[in-house]
Amino acid sequence: MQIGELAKRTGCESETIRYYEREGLLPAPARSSSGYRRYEQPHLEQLAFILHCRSLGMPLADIRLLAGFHQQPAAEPCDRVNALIDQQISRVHSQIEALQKLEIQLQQLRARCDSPHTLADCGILKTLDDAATGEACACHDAS
Amino acid sequence: MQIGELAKRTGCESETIRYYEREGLLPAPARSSSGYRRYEQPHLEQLAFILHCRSLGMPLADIRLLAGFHQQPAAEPCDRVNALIDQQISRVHSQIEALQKLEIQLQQLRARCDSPHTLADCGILKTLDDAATGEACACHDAS
DNA sequence: TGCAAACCCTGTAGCTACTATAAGGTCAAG
DNA sequence: CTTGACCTTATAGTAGCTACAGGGTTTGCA
Repeated sequence: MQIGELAKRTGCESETIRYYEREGLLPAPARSSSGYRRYEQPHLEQLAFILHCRSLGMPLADIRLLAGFHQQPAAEPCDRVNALIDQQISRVHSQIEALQKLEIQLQQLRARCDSPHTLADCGILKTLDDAATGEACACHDAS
Repeated sequence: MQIGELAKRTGCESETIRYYEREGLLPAPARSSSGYRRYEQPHLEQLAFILHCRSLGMPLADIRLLAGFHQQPAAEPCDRVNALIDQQISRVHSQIEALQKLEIQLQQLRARCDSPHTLADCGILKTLDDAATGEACACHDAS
């Protein structure tokens, strides 16, 4: 199949497929006489593997490693696979924690301006300005 | 003060300060005879304002807008300020939700390989492979 | 046969918010 | 007078694409 059909079947844009090839995540496929890429079933599976990992937020470098484990002797222990997943879990977990703190801070800032004001009276701008002059701010000090 | 001292006082690297100037977030300061940037108190406050907004995860484009409200007539209503904060809250909120789903999926994937295995037996790799061939996967179908 | 639409190709630049480097100028202390 | 710490600009790199520009190919239709 051509790149466009692979794209349609996987829901991944052609340009992204070419990008994965450049990045060494997808093997370069055979070419037609006019230079068009010709993909077979294994390419589709490899791409689906990549997209599935991406949907789990894995970085491309990790996916490259994961994909590499297929080429290794099957008797090798899989602890490095587990380590990659564990890393990803802890990355995601700490992002969640950081964002939750952020949300609280933003809510506190937002509460400074609950009714319509002018710019001069806006509690939000005032709070941001106060923070800029070194004073305590609702968003960061209330924690 | 020179850029290095501004950097030290704000905890922001000199290169980042120059970057903010290029991006139009900080006004270009006066220069010494040898071309060194000379900052005054207002620059410090403006930079602190920017950094405070950044610590709330606001994109630079929004901070540019927020900073612009200082130059506008103080009698203007502040609803656009509120809108920016609300946008940021909803961005952060949906990021949290997406990451929480992700974490669940990753935990489910991780549970596929709880004891030491070989690559051939690794439930994680197997699950990822199954997904690539179109089968149901523990991480995405269990939701 | 001619032409247009829908494909495909490569190469390059853009996005966010920095960070890092190279290659050089300036300034104060010893 | 030299050393080291500062400063300057310009450029390239980071992640993971996305969006061109400028061309070639293929297919279908009149």
